[in-house]
Amino acid sequence: LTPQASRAVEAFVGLLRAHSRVTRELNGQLVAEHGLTINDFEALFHLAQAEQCGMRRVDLAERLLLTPSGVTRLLDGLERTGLVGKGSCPSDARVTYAVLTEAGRAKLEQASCSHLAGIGSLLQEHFSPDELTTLAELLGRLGEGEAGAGSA
Amino acid sequence: LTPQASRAVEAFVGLLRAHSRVTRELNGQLVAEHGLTINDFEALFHLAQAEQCGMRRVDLAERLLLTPSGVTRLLDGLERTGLVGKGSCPSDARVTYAVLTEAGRAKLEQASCSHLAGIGSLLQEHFSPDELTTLAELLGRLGEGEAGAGSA
DNA sequence: GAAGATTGATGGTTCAATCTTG
DNA sequence: CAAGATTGAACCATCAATCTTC
Repeated sequence: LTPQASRAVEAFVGLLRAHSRVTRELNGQLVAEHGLTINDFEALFHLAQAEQCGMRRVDLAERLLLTPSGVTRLLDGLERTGLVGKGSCPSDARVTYAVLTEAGRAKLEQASCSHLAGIGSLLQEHFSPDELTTLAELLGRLGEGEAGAGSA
Repeated sequence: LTPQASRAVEAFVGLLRAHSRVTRELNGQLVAEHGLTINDFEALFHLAQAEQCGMRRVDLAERLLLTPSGVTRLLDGLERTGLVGKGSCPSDARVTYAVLTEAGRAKLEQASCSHLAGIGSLLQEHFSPDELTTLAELLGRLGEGEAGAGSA
């Protein structure tokens, strides 16, 4: 077992633990304060950034690293609570758009503040600004490529 | 939104994507080649490192970042396939030990090689040795603390 | 036939409740 | 009553199959 391989394993184990810790913490906050999971939040966020606040479900799947069926089920929940609505595409009857409702936009704005604060405090508690930049850069490199859920 | 906060969000999103990409890839390899999930492998690994190759289930839960019931269910599977057995504690009848069987040890050795290679190639493809060291250190810091599943 | 979307069945994990033992 | 372990219900995600439309 070479030193390099050993470093790789350390990084891998660290990734597992860090992910578990961070997502547990932030998801807990988000659920407790706003009744949203991380994925719920990210879905609202991406929809808000889209033109007309609408996206094809298959594009949303890519952003969220979910399979198409995962998106259908996630949106089922958000539709049931009135945060997202359906729209149809005039030029292609196969696609269903997911569109942010007014309630959804309000919920997003309301949750954004505390969620961003939660992310910030969790990370800034451990890292200096420079370290944070380095970490973001390295993780970004690792996550790129064919990261999609349906890529296999 | 301060630049620091923005870096924190980048790091967070990077963590989510990197974790998804890495675990999908490695889990896929492990399942395809050896019929084990990452958690199966980690469980066998930790048991192999323990005295007598046995551990209390609650201790295993801590290592694996699972709840006690998660461990019970994970071990159910490993017991069904004969890789792990049960042992009792003479001094405390509440505890059940999980012990690695001979088959379990063999399976672990057989899977270790390709799994370590998979981890190595996936990470070394993206990072120089120095970067790998840095990444491992930063992630290690983020994952420490009360990372356990039952800590909430 | 391929693409977007959905559905049924399945696996893995958690939470809350329970059982047993200390 | 606390600790270890398990069980039932629920949740979230996946895969495979299906339906509709291009």
